[in-house]
Amino acid sequence: MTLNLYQRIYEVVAQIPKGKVATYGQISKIVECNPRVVGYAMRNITEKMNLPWYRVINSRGKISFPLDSDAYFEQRSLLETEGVTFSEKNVISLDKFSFF
DNA sequence: CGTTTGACTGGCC
DNA sequence: TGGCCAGCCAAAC
Repeated sequence: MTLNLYQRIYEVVAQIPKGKVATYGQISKIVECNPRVVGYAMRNITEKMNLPWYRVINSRGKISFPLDSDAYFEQRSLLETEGVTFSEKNVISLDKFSFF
């Protein structure tokens, strides 16, 4: 069967191991699409799909949600639980934690 | 159909 | 170091 763009993006997300992260840009290169579309696909993820959406961050090593939002807190908590650390400026070291 | 909208990026200032 | 900008393109309107 033919895999559509979103399905291919989700397959890549599913490959990110625990304790590692990937950027929207890295994923977009693998599936050959615009980075914005990766973000668009993320927004479409439901709880039932059981995907590690929180392991996806932006190219600056930061979470793409406002610092004071519930979504930010949730994503950050999930990552820290897996051992991903944040700097005092709320940045994740891509050298240490990037999967790709 | 034409327009608007992003969980983005790289580059410039 | 940090913020702004244009380009990007599938989806939603």
